[in-house]
Amino acid sequence: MISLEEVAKRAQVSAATASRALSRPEMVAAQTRERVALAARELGYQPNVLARSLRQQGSRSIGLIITDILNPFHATLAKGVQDAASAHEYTVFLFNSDEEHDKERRALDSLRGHLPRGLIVVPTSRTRENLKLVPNLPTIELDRTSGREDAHSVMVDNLGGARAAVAHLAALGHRRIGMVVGRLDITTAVERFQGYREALSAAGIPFRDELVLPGNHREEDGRVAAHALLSKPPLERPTALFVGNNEMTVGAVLAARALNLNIPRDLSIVGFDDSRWAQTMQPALTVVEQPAYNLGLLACETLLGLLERGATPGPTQVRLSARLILRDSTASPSSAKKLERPKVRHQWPSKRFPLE
Amino acid sequence: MISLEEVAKRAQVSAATASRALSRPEMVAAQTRERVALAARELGYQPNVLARSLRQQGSRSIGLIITDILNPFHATLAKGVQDAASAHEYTVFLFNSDEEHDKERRALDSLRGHLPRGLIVVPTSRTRENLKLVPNLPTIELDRTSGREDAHSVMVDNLGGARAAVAHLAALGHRRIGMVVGRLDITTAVERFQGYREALSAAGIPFRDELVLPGNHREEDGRVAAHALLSKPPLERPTALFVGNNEMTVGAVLAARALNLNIPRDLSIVGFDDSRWAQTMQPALTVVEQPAYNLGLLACETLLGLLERGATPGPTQVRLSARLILRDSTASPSSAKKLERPKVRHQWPSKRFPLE
DNA sequence: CAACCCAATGTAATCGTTTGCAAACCTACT
DNA sequence: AGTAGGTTTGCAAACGATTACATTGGGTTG
Repeated sequence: MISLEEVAKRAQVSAATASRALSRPEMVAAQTRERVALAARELGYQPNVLARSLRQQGSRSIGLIITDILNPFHATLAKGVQDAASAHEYTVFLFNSDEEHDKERRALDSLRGHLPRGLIVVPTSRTRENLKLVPNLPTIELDRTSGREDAHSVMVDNLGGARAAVAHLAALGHRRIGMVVGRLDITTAVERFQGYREALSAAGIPFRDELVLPGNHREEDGRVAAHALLSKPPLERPTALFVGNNEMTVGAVLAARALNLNIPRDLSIVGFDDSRWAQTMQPALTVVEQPAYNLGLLACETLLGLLERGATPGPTQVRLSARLILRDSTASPSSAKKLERPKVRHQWPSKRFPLE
Repeated sequence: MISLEEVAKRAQVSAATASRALSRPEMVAAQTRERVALAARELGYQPNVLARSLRQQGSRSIGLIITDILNPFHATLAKGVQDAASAHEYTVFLFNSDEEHDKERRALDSLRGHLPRGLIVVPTSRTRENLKLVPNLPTIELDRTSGREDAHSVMVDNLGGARAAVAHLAALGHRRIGMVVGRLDITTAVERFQGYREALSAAGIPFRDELVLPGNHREEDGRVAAHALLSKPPLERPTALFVGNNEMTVGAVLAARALNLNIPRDLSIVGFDDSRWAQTMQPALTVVEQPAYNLGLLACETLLGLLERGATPGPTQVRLSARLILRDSTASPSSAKKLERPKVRHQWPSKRFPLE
């Protein structure tokens, strides 16, 4: 590695001047500045971030902790954060917590030693406690909140998104609308559940506990929950399902297929969070789309703004709205019946509900 | 941040001793060692990675450059690398090149300043040149190769995977097997293409240039290429398609749908690289599955092995095999015809090939 | 022409850790 | 008791950049 010293020697100045020529040009005579710049270019000089950060007590970097890079939503968040960061010449340290407090703690520990200037974190249920490891590190909570009232956050309008989804189902005429909800120690799940209840109430549909089942965010949880809901006798079975996250929606669709329920004829489904498979499956899935990339982008911009322009009096709390995308997995239960008639050929004419 | 100095003071030793007590315990008296360890714990000491790396001329970190974090295959690679790295207490600097040489160069530039001990890179077409920016940095090429004979690499057996896929189609009785191939300046595409040709030849099917179209790896490219191939008159139209990567396969499926070709009755499709949508779409897609996670894991293990045990005489070159997963998107063309008859209702009886 | 000022540059200290070298201490043996 | 040998510790110099402070020199002004 070429050091500043060598650049300085070649430009016939001291290291101090070379440093200033490169990072505060206005302090140095134009001619000298040129000489240093030339020398640096000729030698292929690249500043040693470590030395600089050590001296300045802080590196031009931020930490990012997401729960799972394999989840496309989180990968997109990460991409947004990285793009914004690199536009400002910041480096991002990326860690996965895999939804485990312990991994999160370890991530914070090793992050600490790198002296990042700020942190963006998708909180797990115990982030609040872990964050004590990095006191007075400017932090943005992304997608969810750890519950601290004074935290900066960038989140999706889960409440509104869920309300729109369920209102859509209600408007189609559904009365028995079930929900597969996520873990209630995660704020996004709580908010989506709340949106579901509010939409029901707005449509004059009484909330019924037995139409809601929780899941642990994985495909299998969604499958099991949906299977349980959809196996009820026809008059109790929900005619529509709102599923609280992406992976569980896969499970719900598989459960419907396994029970030979045609979507949308026998069952309408709305998922939360769009994805490649939701677009290509048949029928294409009606979903609440989240602006994942912008979420990441904005979180990073907010953090960097905080760092460079200083903290504002109150916490910055951003909500981006979610958009309901109508595709083919939802239909009115009655019109579906109408639609059904022309298709003469029933595949399971007599025993459509084997568990009945 | 608590410094070593403060720990030393509390343990009543010099900073030098404190340092040794923590990182080379055998050089220090048991009693002192205890005292230092205690003090460190009490103060919540976390070593400053920057200072350490500066002194030791190298951080306990490696660089990873993938082309696109939004591509699940690459995200999985990254996860594999990160898991292996963190098991060895290494930090990973992750960058996206987005398949652009310029971004790759910038990534290498900023990586350089962090003094990583090694590099894992998914090469783009001009990586060879860019790598000159980081001379004598131990490097592993992942998934593809930049063409340097002496490079360490961890790759998939693309040749074998492609051969298996096409052999499967040939065994089903297909004679007109088309391929949507990737960019031929990327080695994976070349190898898969080669596998296609070898399998044809092994099955005694002559290679026909007009059944192969290139694409630029994106869904849209796959759609356009497949549309062109599938719009040929019935007797020239391929009855089966082998598509060289994941995203383009989505496009191919959409093209088939747009042309009202039923899969697998009118067209068999095999994709390269498995994915969530390939599993959930109907019919589920027959694919060549790549061991992405292990690929990343192994690349990282290989690199760390190199770093810790020193370089072996020749380059380490690993090939992991790919596995053909049979699902429902492939069928024999004749048996498909048989299947077709019972379904009396043709949707487009007279003009199935509008471009004919 | 002296006094002063400002711009441009250099000197040296600093960030927190590791490590070569030397000093101090202890043990044991002659 | 003196000395050799080994263990344990401390001192101080690095690593490469930044920056407070000192110095230089040229220009302006009274």
